[in-house]
Amino acid sequence: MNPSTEAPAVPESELVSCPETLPEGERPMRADARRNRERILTAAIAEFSERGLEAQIDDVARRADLGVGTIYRHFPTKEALLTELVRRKFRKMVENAREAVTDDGAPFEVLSGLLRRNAEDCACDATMYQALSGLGDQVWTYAEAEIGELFELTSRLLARAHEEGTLRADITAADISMLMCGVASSMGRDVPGFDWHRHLELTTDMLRARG
Amino acid sequence: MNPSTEAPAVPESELVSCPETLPEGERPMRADARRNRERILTAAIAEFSERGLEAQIDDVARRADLGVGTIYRHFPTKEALLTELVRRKFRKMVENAREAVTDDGAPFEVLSGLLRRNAEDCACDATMYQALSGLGDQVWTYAEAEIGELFELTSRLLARAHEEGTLRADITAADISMLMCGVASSMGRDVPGFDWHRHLELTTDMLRARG
Amino acid sequence: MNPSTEAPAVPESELVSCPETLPEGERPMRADARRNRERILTAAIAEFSERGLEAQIDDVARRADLGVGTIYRHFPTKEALLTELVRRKFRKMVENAREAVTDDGAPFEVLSGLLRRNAEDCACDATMYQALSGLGDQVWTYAEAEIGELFELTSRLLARAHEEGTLRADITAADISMLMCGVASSMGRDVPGFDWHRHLELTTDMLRARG
Amino acid sequence: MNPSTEAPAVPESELVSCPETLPEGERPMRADARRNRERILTAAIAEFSERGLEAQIDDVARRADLGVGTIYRHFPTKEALLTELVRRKFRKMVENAREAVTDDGAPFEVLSGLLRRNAEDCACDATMYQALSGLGDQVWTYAEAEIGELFELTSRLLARAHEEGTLRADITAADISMLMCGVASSMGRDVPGFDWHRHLELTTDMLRARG
DNA sequence: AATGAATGAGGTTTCATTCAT
DNA sequence: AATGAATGAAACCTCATTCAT
Repeated sequence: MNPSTEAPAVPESELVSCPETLPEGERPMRADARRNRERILTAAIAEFSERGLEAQIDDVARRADLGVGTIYRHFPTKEALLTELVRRKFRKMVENAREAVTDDGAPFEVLSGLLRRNAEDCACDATMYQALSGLGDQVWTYAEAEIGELFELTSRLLARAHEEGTLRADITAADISMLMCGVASSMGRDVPGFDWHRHLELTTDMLRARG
Repeated sequence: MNPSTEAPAVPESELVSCPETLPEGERPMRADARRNRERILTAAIAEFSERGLEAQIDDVARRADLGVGTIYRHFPTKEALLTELVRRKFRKMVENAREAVTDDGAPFEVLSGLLRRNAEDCACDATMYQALSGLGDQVWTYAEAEIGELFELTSRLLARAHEEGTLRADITAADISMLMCGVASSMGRDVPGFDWHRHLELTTDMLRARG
Repeated sequence: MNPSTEAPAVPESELVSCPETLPEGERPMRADARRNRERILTAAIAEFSERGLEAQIDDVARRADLGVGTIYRHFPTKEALLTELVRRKFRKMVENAREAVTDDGAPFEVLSGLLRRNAEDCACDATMYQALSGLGDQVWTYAEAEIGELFELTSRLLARAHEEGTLRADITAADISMLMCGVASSMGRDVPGFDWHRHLELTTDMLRARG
Repeated sequence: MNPSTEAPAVPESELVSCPETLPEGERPMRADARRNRERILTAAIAEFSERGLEAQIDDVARRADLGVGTIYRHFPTKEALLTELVRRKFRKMVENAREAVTDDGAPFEVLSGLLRRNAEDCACDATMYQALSGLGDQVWTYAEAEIGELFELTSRLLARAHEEGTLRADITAADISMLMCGVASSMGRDVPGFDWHRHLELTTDMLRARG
């Protein structure tokens, strides 16, 4: 029952950096329930990272040191749990983007800095991410709101960089999301020659205006 | 990171027992058996494209208008079937690469032509490909031989283009496979703004030596 | 066949611990506790009527606008709650019977009047009754005391009607309970042609001495 | 695996007397599949008789000495299995009714004979019947076809008896089904004084024209 | 060789009941 | 006393694989 005896397999930093999530604007939620919710998500990330989509709810429960029923009280469905993981990830990226927008450094550098930070936040649980990408498009639609905001914030950064003239003229926010999805596909794979840092570097280069 | 240190989790024997369909048709196979094998693979592509990894062997069988038993006669395992699908894809790409190597046109154009052709061959059953990518790295392990050859052929094309001076100097074959994997991640997803033709175009541009 | 040989499968203690709500209100019970108890029973009737035996304690609680814990404070078990519902029903019928016994109208009319009144009291929550009948014989065991009294009171009415000569000579109190149970089986079912008023009418007719 | 080692808890006679059931006019069904289907139904009757609606599919499977999967291959759902049990019962009663219609004995006697025979066929697995009656009306709708035919055949017998003048003038087929449902409610209950033979006798009397 | 019925371990989910707040 | 979050045994059902026909 003591969380300190059940060491999380995922770096503490990840959890702390993740924005707090109220399920749906409801009432404040009891302190223990909130803590349990957190433990479930942590355990889920670890479990899906290790076992992929096959990971079982029972194992998530065991890892979180909670009964299965508790998981189901927080997430009515395995899919709902996965969904929340995806949303969280995007929520984190949105947060990064919000900060970037307030940064008044050189536009292209701000943009590429954001891309790197977001990539890093994906990379830290890349295996889980790979697993989730096997799910199909519905999952993404759940995070629509977050994705929409990310898109919007990115657009603003692109506009500044375009003005500055340092960004390839034809690049759109849609391009960015597609390209970054490509970068993510290099993460967490144990394939020789795959290295997302390199992938991101090439991609960033591709974005820079020539000449 | 070295593939030789990453032992395949599946016994060698299993791979060997899976009858080879080498393009040249090495061992003779009864005509109807060959036809059944083909029907299974076709049905599997369709089924996995529609339902993802969740697709069931029973459904593949129904679609192929064969009994489950027949599928198991050809492929000892669901995974063996999936494996063969991946291998086939790579085999096709190797074929394309072999042709490209014999092409003595302008090296960069030959290379980019190959990338486009291979991308097109992935796009035609991209949904299945997406599904398979949920599997993890084993998939790559099974197609090691094909991947190795593709790598080698690509290297030759890269060498020519480097010599010619039209290819970005630092690009390696590993980069190519990583980048193309990124392009593939844009395929078959119903996400607004995702368009692999565009992704490939940007990538090809990036490969070109500047100035 | 003798109820005394058919030991109740539930420990005596459990029954005893279930606080008695005797019509006259023997032990004092805090006003709010009494009100809660009432709300639980009302909610339970509604819920079991709508969902049958599948109805969940959580739903009863929600409907009563109380926490589950409160339900369990009043009834140690789901079965104890069901039991109380049955008992209440019989208690009401006993009450009716007591009144009938003090009625010195024409014996057969008094009897048939009682049967009608009791039937009506069953009909008002017939769906729940149908659900409970899926439980098996235990239900009857729990209400033994009430059933016994009802039996005894009915016997008295029968004796008077027999004396009067208006009741079929061979009818016993056991017959009456069996027949009325039959009438109840026509209630609350959405089956074309099922109408308990008609069923009761035919039965009452049959009870009348011929010629 | 040998059926003779797994003695059915339900009298052999019941099975033999039950009309053969093809699932849905499909192809003839393999011999072993047909035998298994029979074993499932037998086991289900026994199990539901003993445990009521709570009976578990796993136990039915164990009793039938088959895997759970086999049950689900034959009946996609627990409810589907229950449904088939109800249907079978009605099918048997329809059969009885068909015979009765060809009987040119005294109409009232033929009718009451049929009622008795049908009651007997219900009584032989009354406990299961009681359990099923807790299900709610949907179950009955599945047997609509059978119930409709039974209704129609009964109507014919009623018409003859009415003509003869031995049947209470106002009795309809709907009355009969309602009354017989009442008789069935006396079966398989271990309640003192409950005796369906007696219930049926009184009911039959009730049907007879007076004077 | 082909078929598809049978298998059963194992998956997700439910819900009566307990217990910390 | 009341609440409702937590529990976890147990239910139903799935589906890769085997095997009798």
